[in-house]
Amino acid sequence: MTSGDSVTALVDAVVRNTFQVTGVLTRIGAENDLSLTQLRVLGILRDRRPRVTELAGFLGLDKSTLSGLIDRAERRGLLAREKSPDDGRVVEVFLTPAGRDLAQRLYEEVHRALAPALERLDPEQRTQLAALLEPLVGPG
Amino acid sequence: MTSGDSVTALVDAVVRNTFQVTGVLTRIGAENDLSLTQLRVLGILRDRRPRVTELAGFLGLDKSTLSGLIDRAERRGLLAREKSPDDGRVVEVFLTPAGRDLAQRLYEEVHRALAPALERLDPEQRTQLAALLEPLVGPG
DNA sequence: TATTGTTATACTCTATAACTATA
DNA sequence: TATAGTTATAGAGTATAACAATA
Repeated sequence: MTSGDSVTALVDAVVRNTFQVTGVLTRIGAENDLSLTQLRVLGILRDRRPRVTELAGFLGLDKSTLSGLIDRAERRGLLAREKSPDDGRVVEVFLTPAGRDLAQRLYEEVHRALAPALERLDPEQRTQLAALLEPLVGPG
Repeated sequence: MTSGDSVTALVDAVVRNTFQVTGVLTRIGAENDLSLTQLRVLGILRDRRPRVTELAGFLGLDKSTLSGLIDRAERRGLLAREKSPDDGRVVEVFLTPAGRDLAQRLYEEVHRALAPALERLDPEQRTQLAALLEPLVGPG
């Protein structure tokens, strides 16, 4: 029960932290006319060139949702589609140079927004926190 | 620079954790026909009876957005409106018994979903993590 | 006049079902 | 037949601007 309570308090803290960070990401997206999902798409494409279905998988969304999402971002010149040479059914998605620039700027903005709070921790605490978050990010 | 890198790694971990947890919350909401925002509304109303503008403030949304959000939840019998006796312009929002039951069930489901990962930490680590998250949740 | 909330409008996000093209 | 992606459709989420009621 004692152990149960410590987990409960921690769940609460994790959820509050999640909404807090989501708020920051949403604000930064909005300032650049991007939804949270579009922000995330740019982040994912920074180091990947997935097919549509893969991208949907990363986001946990239906592939039909991606068609519209990609359409709108493509219309803005942020990303592009290309048919796979190996399989005529497959469409690959990737950042344009403009999209890459924006993704980089957004990344820096997110860093600037979150760093002050994290810098209040001393280096040892930062290492600890990163280590403690790892298992949560890892496998289920 | 060394210190800068440790912050960078931590920002990345925090953002990844945020999307991970958001995924869990979104799934639990969807299984109960609730958007992430509706889920959050139920959570907020568990221990508050805010006016519409206050609720919008908690969520970081425009008050006009809340009109529709409240309409739909009210139509489902999850919450209700009441005019303030003190100020005829003000509308207070609160959970119905059915809404409170659902909110409680959702809270337990979120706990069940997140607890296993957190239970992999020993009690001392849990206390540490909660303490380390606190400054992030706290004031800017 | 200022504030609270709603409505009208427009656009984005999202899923389901039906479709086309390719394998 | 099965898979990849798009389109059609419908509903929810969101903000801006205009509005009504109250202070």
